[in-house]
Amino acid sequence: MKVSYKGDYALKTLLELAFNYNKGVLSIQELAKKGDIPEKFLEQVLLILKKGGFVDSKRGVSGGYFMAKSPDSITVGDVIRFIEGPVEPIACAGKKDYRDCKDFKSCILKDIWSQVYTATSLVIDTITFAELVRRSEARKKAKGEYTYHI
Amino acid sequence: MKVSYKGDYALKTLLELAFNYNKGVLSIQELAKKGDIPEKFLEQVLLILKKGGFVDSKRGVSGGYFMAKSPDSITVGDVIRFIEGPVEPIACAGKKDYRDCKDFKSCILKDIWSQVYTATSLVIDTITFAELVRRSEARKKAKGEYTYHI
DNA sequence: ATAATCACTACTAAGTCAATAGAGATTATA
DNA sequence: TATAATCTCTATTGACTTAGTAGTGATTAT
Repeated sequence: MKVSYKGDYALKTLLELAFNYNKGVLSIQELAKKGDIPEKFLEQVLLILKKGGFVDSKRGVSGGYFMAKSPDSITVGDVIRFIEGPVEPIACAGKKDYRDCKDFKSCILKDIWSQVYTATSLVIDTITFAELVRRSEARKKAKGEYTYHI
Repeated sequence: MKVSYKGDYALKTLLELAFNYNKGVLSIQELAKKGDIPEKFLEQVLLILKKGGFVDSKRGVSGGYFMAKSPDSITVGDVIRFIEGPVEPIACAGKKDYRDCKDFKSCILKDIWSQVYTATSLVIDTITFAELVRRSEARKKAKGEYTYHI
C-alpha cells in the first residue's frame, strides 16, 4: 500500500469532520486551512469522498461539509481502499487460490505478499474514525499534562 | 509498499539464482525464459542487482549471472528496499520521533502507518532466499505427492 | 440582488513505469 | 586469431499517475 497526498488529505479531513460530528458543517476553506491543504485540490477530494458516501454537503451561504455516517462506522481501510484502490502490494496477493501461479517460485513469493496484505488489513480495517478521535484526545491530554508538569 | 514489475522480476530471478547457487551461472536468456520476463528489461534489472551486490556476473561465451552471496544472507526486504525504495506507506512513517507532526491528528494517522510499516518489515526482513528455496521445495514435494495419490 | 458556498470539467507540468533500441566490451573456443 | 555468445551501458518512448491550477456553473442565506 502506498498513501498519496490525496489519501492523506482525505483521512485528515475526515478526522477533522469526525471531531465536528453533529456540530454542523465545516467549509472547504476552513478544512483547507486546518489541514494545510490547497483549497481547490481539497475540493476535488471532498467530491470524491461524497461520491463514496463518507461525507455530505450543504450548499450556499454558510454551507459546508459534514460526515455522512457515524465516525464509528467508517474505518481507515474503507477510505484508503476507496481513494487509493487495492491495498495489496501486488495484484495477485489478494486472491485466495493459486490457479494463476505459473510455478512454485511465484507461489512462494505470492505467499509473502499475502502475509503483508493480511497484516496491513488487520491494522487499517479495525480502526474507525471514532477510535482516531479517542486516540487524538488521549494524546492531547497526555501532552497537556506533560507540558503542565514542566 | 508497492511491488512493481521490476521488483517482482528481481525477486523471481534471485530465487532462480538461489536454486542454482554453487552450480555455475545462468545467462540472461535462460533467466528471462524461466521467469517469462522481457530479456532486455531483465538485463537492466540484473545490472541494478549487481550494483546492489546481490549478484555477480561472468562475461563472454558461456558467461552469465550467479548469486554474489549465500542465499541465507539475503532477505526479501533487502532486495525490495534496494529496488523499490522505502517500504513505508507514507514518507514520515519510518521516523521514530514526532517533531515534524504539526498536530495531534497527523500524529495519530502517522501511528497507523508506522504500525503498517512495522508489520510489513516483520514479514519481508525475516525471510531469506534460503528460506524461499526451502519453502518452494516443500510445496513442490507436497504437490507431487498430491498428484501421485490421485 | 448578491455574496458565499459547493459542483463539475478541463488542463498541465513533472514524474514513474515498463519496456525497446542500439552500440560497445569481454571471453571461450574452433 | 576470428567469431559468436555473452554481459554493459545509455538513450528513448508511450502510457499512465500525481498534485495540483483554472474557470465556469449551481445553490442558498441574508
